[in-house]
Amino acid sequence: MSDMPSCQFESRPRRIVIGAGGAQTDFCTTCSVRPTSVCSVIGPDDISRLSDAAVETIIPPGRGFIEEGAPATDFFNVTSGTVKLFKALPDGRRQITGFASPGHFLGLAVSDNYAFGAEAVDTVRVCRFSRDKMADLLDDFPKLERRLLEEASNELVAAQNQMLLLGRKTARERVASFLLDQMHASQLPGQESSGGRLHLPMTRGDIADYLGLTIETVSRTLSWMRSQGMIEVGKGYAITILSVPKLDVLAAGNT
Amino acid sequence: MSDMPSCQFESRPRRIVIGAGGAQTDFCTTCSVRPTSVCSVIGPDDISRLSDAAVETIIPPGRGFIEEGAPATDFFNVTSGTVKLFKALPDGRRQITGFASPGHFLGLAVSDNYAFGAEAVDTVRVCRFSRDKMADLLDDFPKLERRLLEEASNELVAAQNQMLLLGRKTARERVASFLLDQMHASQLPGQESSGGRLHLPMTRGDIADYLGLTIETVSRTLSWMRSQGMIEVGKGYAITILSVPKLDVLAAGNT
DNA sequence: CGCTCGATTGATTCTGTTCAAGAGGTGTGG
DNA sequence: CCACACCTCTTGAACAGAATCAATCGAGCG
Repeated sequence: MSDMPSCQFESRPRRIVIGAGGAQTDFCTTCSVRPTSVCSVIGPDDISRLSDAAVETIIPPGRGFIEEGAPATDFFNVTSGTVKLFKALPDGRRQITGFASPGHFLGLAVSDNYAFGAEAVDTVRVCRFSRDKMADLLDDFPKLERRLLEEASNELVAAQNQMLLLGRKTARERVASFLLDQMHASQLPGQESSGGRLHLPMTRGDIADYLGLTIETVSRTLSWMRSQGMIEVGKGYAITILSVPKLDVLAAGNT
Repeated sequence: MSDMPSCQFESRPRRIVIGAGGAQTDFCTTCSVRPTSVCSVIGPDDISRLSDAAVETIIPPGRGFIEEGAPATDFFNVTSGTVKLFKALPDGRRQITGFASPGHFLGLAVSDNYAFGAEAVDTVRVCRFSRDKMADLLDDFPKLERRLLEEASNELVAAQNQMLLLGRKTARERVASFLLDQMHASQLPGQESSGGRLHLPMTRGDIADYLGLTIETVSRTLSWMRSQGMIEVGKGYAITILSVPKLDVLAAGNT
């Protein structure tokens, strides 16, 4: 790992060639998240434009790479791992506003400064775009704008759901909603149907900060759900959902 | 008013002439919120396109005009009054996700169905655009897309702030944040500096549903703030902020 | 005048937090 | 290989903040 100061991360230009015999100059061509990300609107002919603008960056677990309030110099596209986005109060209280998984685009903001912080949950790989390069891409590819609007709208819907959760749901309802959301998210791309088995990359503390609860309440609630036969809590970060219907009833507010 | 069934509202085509001598065909030309709304990106030459697409609608206080889950047939631009946007749980618990004031655009969503409900707080006037007409405008005016993205980004920032409020702030901090937000909102356009005097159009119940509290807690907190010399609670919906610094300290989390 | 509705205030309850202790797992170094 | 520190998670007991239940008050209105 590099020995750069403070809040740093490894990065390498996007065009780097892997392997000896590879004549591969465009990472984007083989990018696994391209089909589901905003990048998909840029066609095969123009893909080099994308590769030129992007810098692949690897971020180790726990490392922050967007600081709330700092100048917004870059945009990011998550290609692997999970990122937590958060806002904090001066005294340290923290609210995680969302988890970004592969394919998610980070940095939507009009302001010159980031409105939120971002930190890697596990090992994360992102494509980094400078503000300038991003502006060029937006000028040259109108479809990109529409796609970003779509992305923003989706996040807005998610944010509204989260506001309902934080403002009006009980602890049990929150945890149930969270587990179901995670299950649905894990079933999105070409992922195998996991039979209710989840691998949550984040800690109890992260879940608590996401749900507006404390670590203890999350732990207690999970234990209660286990006692009700709704879930199975495995070692590490594994949770198995045994009864989706029971969780559904809970999440909808029928305590 | 038309005699349409169920959840309806008065509406009239945008081009209607007011007054006898008026040769005015483009409402949009004289629209007071055009400069600050998404419509501003459509230049004077094309303004008739806008007027043709828009239908002005007047909505009486308390009437809903967007039903959560209903087919998303229209987009709206608020021209006067205040709209509350909300989501609800099956048992009636409700979370107001935002208040839309003049200039705000409603309907950003990718889905075919509205993700939230909307209801007039006071008498509201909106410009209604059908989905089709809106799509045409988006195709013909690329700038509109960028402007909507900007709008969506702003709402996203507001949503993240609200998540922090709902997830991590105490009742006092929530109410303080709310009052300061309302004050800033009232100082935005060409509005006269009100000397801290606010006219909140919404009821205590609306404020409670917005802040994730109960009516009683909102009332008690306002009374407490009054006892601390922070605010003055007038009749009806008037509140005067006596000490912005005190509220700032509260809102930031230094209880 | 009596009705309803919204707001305020009080008394009590309860959900989730805080404080505290212990269990289980992991990595380090002797 | 084991002792130790460290971390996360779990569980228990006491506490606190907001919700709930309830009564009163005032304004608007038929």
